[in-house]
Amino acid sequence: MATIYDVAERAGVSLATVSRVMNKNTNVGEKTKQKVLAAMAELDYRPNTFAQSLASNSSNSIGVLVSQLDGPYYGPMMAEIESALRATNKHVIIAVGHSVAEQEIDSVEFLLGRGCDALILDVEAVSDEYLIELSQGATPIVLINRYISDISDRCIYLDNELGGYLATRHVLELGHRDIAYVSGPKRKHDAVERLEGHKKALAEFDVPYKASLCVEGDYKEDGGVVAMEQLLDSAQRFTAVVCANDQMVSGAISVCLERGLKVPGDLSFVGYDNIPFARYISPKLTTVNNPIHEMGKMAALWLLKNIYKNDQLEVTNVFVPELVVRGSARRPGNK
Amino acid sequence: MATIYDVAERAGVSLATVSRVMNKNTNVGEKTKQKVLAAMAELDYRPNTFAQSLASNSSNSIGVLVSQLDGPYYGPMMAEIESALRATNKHVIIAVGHSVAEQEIDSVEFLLGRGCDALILDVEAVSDEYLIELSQGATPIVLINRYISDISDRCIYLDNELGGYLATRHVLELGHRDIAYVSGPKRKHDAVERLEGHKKALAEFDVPYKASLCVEGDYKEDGGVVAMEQLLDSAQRFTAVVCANDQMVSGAISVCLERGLKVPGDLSFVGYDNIPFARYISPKLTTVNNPIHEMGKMAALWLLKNIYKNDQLEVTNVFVPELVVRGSARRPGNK
DNA sequence: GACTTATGGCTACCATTTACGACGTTGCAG
DNA sequence: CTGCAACGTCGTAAATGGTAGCCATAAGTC
Repeated sequence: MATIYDVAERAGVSLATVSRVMNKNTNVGEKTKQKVLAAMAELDYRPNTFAQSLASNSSNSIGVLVSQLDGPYYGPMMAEIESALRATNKHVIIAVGHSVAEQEIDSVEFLLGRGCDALILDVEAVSDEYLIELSQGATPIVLINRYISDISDRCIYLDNELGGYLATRHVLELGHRDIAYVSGPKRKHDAVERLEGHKKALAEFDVPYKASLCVEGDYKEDGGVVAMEQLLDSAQRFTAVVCANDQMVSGAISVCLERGLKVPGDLSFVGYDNIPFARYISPKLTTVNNPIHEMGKMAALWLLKNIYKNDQLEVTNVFVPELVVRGSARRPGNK
Repeated sequence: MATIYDVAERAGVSLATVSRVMNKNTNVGEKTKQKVLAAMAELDYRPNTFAQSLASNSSNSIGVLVSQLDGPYYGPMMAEIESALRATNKHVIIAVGHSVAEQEIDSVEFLLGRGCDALILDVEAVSDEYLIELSQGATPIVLINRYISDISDRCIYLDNELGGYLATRHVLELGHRDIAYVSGPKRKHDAVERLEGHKKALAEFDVPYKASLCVEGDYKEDGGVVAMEQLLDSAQRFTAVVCANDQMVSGAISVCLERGLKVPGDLSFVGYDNIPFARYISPKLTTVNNPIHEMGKMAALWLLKNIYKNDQLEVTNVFVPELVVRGSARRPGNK
């Protein structure tokens, strides 16, 4: 592999000049620049990234820590991050935290140890304090899906409470009054925020919140199954179910269909996230759109702007969810 | 940040000894070893990865190139790769090829330029020749989802033809004789292999293959929608539809339901891949299991074994698909 | 006393970046 | 017209933080 020395020799210049040609084009004469470029091409020279990183103390790599890689949620986000970053020749190192504090911290250390220039974090278990302290370290971080007021400018997040509100308001407006709610795990921030929105909507319509109609799921399909069985077996009256994400809705609906209940004839459903499958399951899901891929892209842009000093980039921190009305919810008693 | 020199000084030993402690534990006394370890802990010393990479010319990083990041398919694979590799302190750099030859090659170059120790590739557009040549380069590669006889030991793949065969045989055994097939894009290897299996099953049951009953989709939900509409509008008779993947099944079923057709009453469906959602959509999908996550894990193990010389690891190259019978296919005429 | 084991001390090497300084040219003021 | 400062252009050499190999030395073992 050709080194910068070879290029310098071939071009008849010093290695510093070659380096200058590669980096900032400042102060290098046009003629020599062409000579150097020609020499690089002839030798098929590629700078050694290791040496570059060592000397410049920057790796052009971004660590991305997500909670999980499978599931319909993080793929689109990762895809956006990758493409935005790659376009500027940065690369992405991934790690998974599994929503467990210890593993999240471990992953952060891992990424830091790898010399990432910055971190994009989607973490749930770790404390606000930890993140605040981390943000004061040498390596910049940006948070996806989480809002911490002390470092709000580094947070890219969705207004989850509004989303929860919109979902429940929709069924209220359709006329439902007995509404069950399948929450995400209460230890997750977005789960409690969505639930808050739900309560807010109920209050607005003067419908009392009943704890017995709210069951905690795990954000997975199985969680929806279990929650729905529990709800149905409790023999409580309800005509609509709002779920904190689409995966749980699909699990819940599958239980209903198995028991011969019609959806949305007997029971209306509203989901959350608008995952790709939401429009292909039957009935098509009425849900709240979660622009997770845009948030991923925005996180990448934030970095480009703040770390690599690429200005003229507009960054939005907070995203607003929107209701997507499809076929899984309708008026009560309308069979 | 503390350097190896600081550690040596603090521990009162030489730099060489520190290096010995970190790498191979050869010939270093227990007492001094403890001193060094203590000094490292006190100084919170972490070896500078850039310098390590430069000096050793190995980065402990693996490049993973997939076709896409969204969709239900690659997430589980990536998850397995990440966890297997991380357990041994390697890290994963991702890139996306989008099934376009130019982008795939570009991504390979990108990964190579990043100094990856090895590459895991899931590529579709690039030629066999390119991959064979690549495999002879300095950086080892392993292929997922593709079989090339010249480099078969570096291929981790599924017997797609068998899978296609199993899917179609299932509906044949149920009594169907008029069977439509929604293929994946013909430019993809697995798509043509699956179709081959389909034809083989037909032949075995003496059912002639009709090209008019076979339409090409794009492996996405929308492709299933379009294909199904085309099939239905063609006014041909068929009682079962075999789709080359689950995403297209879900699109196809949604069309049927919209048109008032009962599934599986009027039309039976069999899918392929057994994506997580397959069991939660209604009806639950009968499909062919594709152990993609195991294949990801196996690719990682292959690397550990072959690159990092971690022996005593068993590697399987070819995986066999299995039929998963659920509720989307039943006897014809059984309403 | 020969042999082994543990350790230190050097040095070469890896491929860059970057601070510093040298050199020649230019423009402007005296 | 000349002297000098400023500037653009380039080279030199010192970091950067490790790895790895060699040889010397010391201590312990049979």
